[in-house]
Amino acid sequence: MSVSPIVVWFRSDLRLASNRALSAAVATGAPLILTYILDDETPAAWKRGAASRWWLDKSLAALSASLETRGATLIFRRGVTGEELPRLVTQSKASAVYFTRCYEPHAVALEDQLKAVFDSAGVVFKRFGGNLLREPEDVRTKTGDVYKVYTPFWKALSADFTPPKPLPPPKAITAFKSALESDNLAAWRLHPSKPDWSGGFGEHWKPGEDGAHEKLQTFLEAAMRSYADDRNRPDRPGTSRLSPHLHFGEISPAQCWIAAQHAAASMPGADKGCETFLKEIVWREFSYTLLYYWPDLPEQPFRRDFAAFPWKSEPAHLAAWQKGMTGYPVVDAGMRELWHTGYMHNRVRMIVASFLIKHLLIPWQAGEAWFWDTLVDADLASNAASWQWVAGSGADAAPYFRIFNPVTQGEKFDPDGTYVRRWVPELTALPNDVIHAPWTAGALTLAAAGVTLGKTYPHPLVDHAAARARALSAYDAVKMASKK
DNA sequence: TGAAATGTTGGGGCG
DNA sequence: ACGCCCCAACATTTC
Repeated sequence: MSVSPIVVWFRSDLRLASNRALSAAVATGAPLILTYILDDETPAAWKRGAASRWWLDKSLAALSASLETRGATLIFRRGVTGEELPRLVTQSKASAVYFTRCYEPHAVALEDQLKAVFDSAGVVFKRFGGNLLREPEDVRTKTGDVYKVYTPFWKALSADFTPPKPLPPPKAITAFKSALESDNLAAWRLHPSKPDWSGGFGEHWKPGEDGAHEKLQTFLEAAMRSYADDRNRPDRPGTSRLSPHLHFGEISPAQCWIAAQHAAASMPGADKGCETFLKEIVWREFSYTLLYYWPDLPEQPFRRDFAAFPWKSEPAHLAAWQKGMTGYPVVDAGMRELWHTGYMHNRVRMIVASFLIKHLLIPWQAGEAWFWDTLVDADLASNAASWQWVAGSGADAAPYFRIFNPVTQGEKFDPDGTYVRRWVPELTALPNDVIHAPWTAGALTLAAAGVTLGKTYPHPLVDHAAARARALSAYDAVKMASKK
């Protein structure tokens, strides 16, 4: 007798190890149909951005290749998931669909819709966790409320948390024999063209499960011990750079958690760095919780009184920010790093975000949209929660009046100008004491460095002190609105 | 996971 | 020796 097949539906869990849905499906002994569905229609908003599609292309290729070595094929389908997945089940006469749950509003709605369809058709629709350390439903206050402040969230989550046992990647997979049509991944044209600005991405990243574990190992060996301080230093390789791998589920947060604790146990002096790293993973977790319970987080200020904020619409300023031409070196370095690598150091993300919001008074949603399109780690939850954090409108956000001085921040976290010189080469020859504020340099210094302000490098787009004062008075509108 | 303004203290120059 | 001022260094508060 033939056992009916099971569909394993890959989404944001593009890994073989510690993938509960996959391992559970393998354990049944049934033949498996492994699929990824590219759906550009169902998420009406927040369709995957260009940098993210670049990554997806490479990550799917890696997943497909490692499935091939285990005797299985990844079936590529494109269309409306709510139609395409049932179609695949019908074509293969599958009895079940196994998948890892997601938390974005459109993903939640899709799961609900498919569950209704499959329930009525008698098809098992089996959901697994694993993209988060703990499910949002499981981390609550004593009174059952959702945490809206990070520190108690961290305490509650980490207090009695035992990460699930890691699962090895399945050694072999029993593939469904009958032919099923599959698209050609290359024909999806996820790689940007006209123009292909992703040229430099490849030298910085290795998408896929192997690349994820390499990044993790490098971090544990070389950076975790000094992570607490060095993570703020864009001039040093002090961060893990795991964010895109985590976003696509090439590695799970639990795998990172276990590996970090294991490494710290045999590494004197690494406890602090380890805990700081775990806390960053939990910030991701906190963001997912906020998005899950406040699905309009990407569009609306969490604190509704921020609706009264007098934002400006200045397309020329937004364009200067996007191009890295604001005249503030650390801001421009960050924006150019983003464009060239699909990534930006986290400290610099805070600086450029603060600059867009507070110095230019441009709505945080405009920055969020730009990051969404240009970051390889673009993640709806982290992106929305972090922009709102900087704007001051979020849950447990930075106070609005915390306005970064881009010069001070540069001098503090890039003291030798190494980061600025890397991404803003026209300033390379400036001495360290003016590299973060070229307009303060004397005429001779500028001439000797080959810098002509307004020509080879912009004048500051706005004056810091004036912009700061303007931002503080704009904030008064929010305070006024929240009083009445 | 700030910055700037304001307040306080204490050493040194100087009449 | 003393008072006075200046100001750096640090602490506090305010935005």
